[in-house]
Amino acid sequence: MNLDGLNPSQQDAVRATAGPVLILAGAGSGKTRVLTHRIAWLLEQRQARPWEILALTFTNKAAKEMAERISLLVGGSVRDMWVGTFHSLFARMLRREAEHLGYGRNFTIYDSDDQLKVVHDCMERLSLKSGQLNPKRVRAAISSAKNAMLDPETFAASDSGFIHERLSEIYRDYAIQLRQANAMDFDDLLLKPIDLFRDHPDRLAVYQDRFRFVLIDEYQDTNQAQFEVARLLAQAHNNICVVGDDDQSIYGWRGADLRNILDFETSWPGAQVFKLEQNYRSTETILEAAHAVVSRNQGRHPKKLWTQNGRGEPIPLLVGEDEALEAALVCRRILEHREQGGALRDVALLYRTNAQSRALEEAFMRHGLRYQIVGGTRFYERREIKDLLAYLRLLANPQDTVSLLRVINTPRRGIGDATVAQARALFQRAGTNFLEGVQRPELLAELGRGAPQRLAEFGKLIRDLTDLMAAGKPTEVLELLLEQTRYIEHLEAEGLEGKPRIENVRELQAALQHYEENSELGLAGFLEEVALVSDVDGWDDKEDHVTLMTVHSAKGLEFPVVFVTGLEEGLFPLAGALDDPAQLEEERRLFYVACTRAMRRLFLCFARVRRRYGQAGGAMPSSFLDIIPEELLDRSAAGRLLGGGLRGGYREAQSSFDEGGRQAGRGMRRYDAEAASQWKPAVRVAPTPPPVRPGFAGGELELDPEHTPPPPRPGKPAKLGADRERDALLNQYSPFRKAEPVRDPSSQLAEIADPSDLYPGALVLHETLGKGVVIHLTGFGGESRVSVRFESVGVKKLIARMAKLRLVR
DNA sequence: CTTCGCTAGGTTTTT
DNA sequence: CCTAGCGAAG
Repeated sequence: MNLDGLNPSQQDAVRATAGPVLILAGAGSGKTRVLTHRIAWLLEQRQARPWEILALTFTNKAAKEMAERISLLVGGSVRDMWVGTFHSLFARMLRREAEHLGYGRNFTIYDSDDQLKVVHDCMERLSLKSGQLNPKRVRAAISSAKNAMLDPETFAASDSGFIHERLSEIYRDYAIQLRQANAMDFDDLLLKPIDLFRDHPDRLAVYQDRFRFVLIDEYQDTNQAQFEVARLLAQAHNNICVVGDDDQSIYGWRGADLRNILDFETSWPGAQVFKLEQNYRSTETILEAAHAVVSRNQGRHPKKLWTQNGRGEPIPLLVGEDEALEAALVCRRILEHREQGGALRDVALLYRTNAQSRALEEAFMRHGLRYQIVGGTRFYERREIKDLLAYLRLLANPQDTVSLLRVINTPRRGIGDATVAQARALFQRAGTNFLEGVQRPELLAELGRGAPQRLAEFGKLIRDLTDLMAAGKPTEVLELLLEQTRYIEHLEAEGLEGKPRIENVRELQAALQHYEENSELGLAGFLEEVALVSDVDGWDDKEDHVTLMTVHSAKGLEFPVVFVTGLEEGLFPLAGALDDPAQLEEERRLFYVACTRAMRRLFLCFARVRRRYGQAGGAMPSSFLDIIPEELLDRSAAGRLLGGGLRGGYREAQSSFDEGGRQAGRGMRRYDAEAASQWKPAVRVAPTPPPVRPGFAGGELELDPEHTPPPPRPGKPAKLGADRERDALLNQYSPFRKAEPVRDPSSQLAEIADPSDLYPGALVLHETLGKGVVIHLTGFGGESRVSVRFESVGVKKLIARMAKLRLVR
């Protein structure tokens, strides 16, 4: 094998195949390269055969990439190798070993939604009102207990007090419920293997024997359970190789334990340590900025990345008056990038919280920029998808109570809570489970009024589906299911909202069909895959669009151009972390991760006013920005600000801090004139027009009458000027102002659009008002309104049915 | 049992 | 601001 493409430390790390190995790999230092070469090397040197290798990652995407790259290196299949996520590989193992644990092979994997329902159920049973104990908190407590490898008994003994006792009760009941439902939650997928190995040393021996080489990616994110299971598996052959970067540990809140990587040498005596400090990704400027912040942390291996990539550009600071203007500034830079021949897929926007995507998204629509949001509500978490999956899960595992309760009255079939409760009690007395009970007419007869018939009908539905499942293909089952439940009609009845849901159902059908054609694992395999997909897995890097995602989701990815947005104190770093040193360290690492995603250009952005829960609140720039050496930043770009300077923003900032009770002393920065003077133009600035570039109709900020928005409603005359300016600023780069119009609408007229065909971002044509872009939709059916930003008259709110809008293709 | 209307809470991050 | 979840009424 040719290792010439690797630098000396990388080569060392590849060749050190025996014994425990820790590879400290900084961001962009070629970590995956080393890992894949190492595996290829093991194979080629005949030190390992494919099935003796276990390679664990955190995301499917990382696993897939690793498998592909190994396959390229060794020029063959990696089928026998276990390369995958902790969760999926252990799920696979647990299915094989299910009997030893008293589970059925067909166990269901409960996601956090399902967990919550079980918690709810438990709390009801124990008559603990959710008023005093919040189910989400309870779920979190159970999860962290599991992450710390505490079973219900150990957990109960670990502390005292009223709350803890209640939590222990719920945890105990929760565990029982899951077992009865033949279900495991995410945490169980890591914990149950430990139980298995502890109670069945012979099973442990089988896997120890098989996996002579254990490799773990992103080791800094492992929790105690993962540490333990890796220890058990690798202890026989002592060949464990972990790769990670303590500076990129950002999952502490989920139980990741930084000590795993910091103490590796103690846990695995004789470990060899390799440090990869040459960065191949970013410019010096970017690395230094990132380093400036993360190096403030106490708990880290001292190290500093270096690169031969050169200084690069300074980091522009973009300052928006509010989040919409922040977004507009970002869009402007992206349009510039595109004009210079750059692709949209080069660009990523990163933010701390998913909620921030909204303002960005609106700006992207306004500017006609294609984008993809990673994360947020996931496909498989949409209501309609969960409904249908619940049916399928119930078929795969008839004991799955959560799914049963979800589907029994979905769509409505007249089986309400009362009936369900009665039936449950009845079946319990009769010693039969729900699905069996429903098939026994003589039992049902005991229930009042129409209930027996409705329940029996439901029983028949499940029976028919089960029969078909035994005989036919999953897609056929889904089809029958849709038909019998009249599910599509049910969605149609929802009107406007139902449309995209129907599309989602079609997408689910397509996904299932695709799976069916490419896998032999059938419905069970599909359900498992679906349960374990993550946000990033759905990320599509082929299409040409800007990527929007949280910093967490961005870990492991890289982009030529990166915008880190929302750099405000209290948002990034998040308010809750300000008074906790450990959490603040994690925020710094998060910032480090964010910056080091950038290859060529990094932009740091913040807004002076940010609306949260619809309420405007002032914000101070993130303290991270103060730490970055001045010479790395380019402040000249900061403010093409809307006039008014300090007006509003900072004053509101001050008052909102005071009201929120987050005074100085708890770590929140307060307004002070000196700090503020760094960021504003001190006097009201006549908005500085950005340089006029070809391709734009010039004079961006002049409010020529043609582009003036409609006069605002009377009542707030004082704001008029500002609103017009603001509007102009927001729209100055909109596609309609380009010298070359996007398209000539007259030649591409569509039919008058059905209101339900409209969507935000759609280009439309109105008979008299001309071209516009749909901004927003509200309401249902005949009442639905549509906001359209017209080229000629600005934003108009129209009644969708009356507007006679045509879609411009 | 369903539907409507109100309120409270939510925005950290996810396999 | 928006939504989900709950209570009251039909």
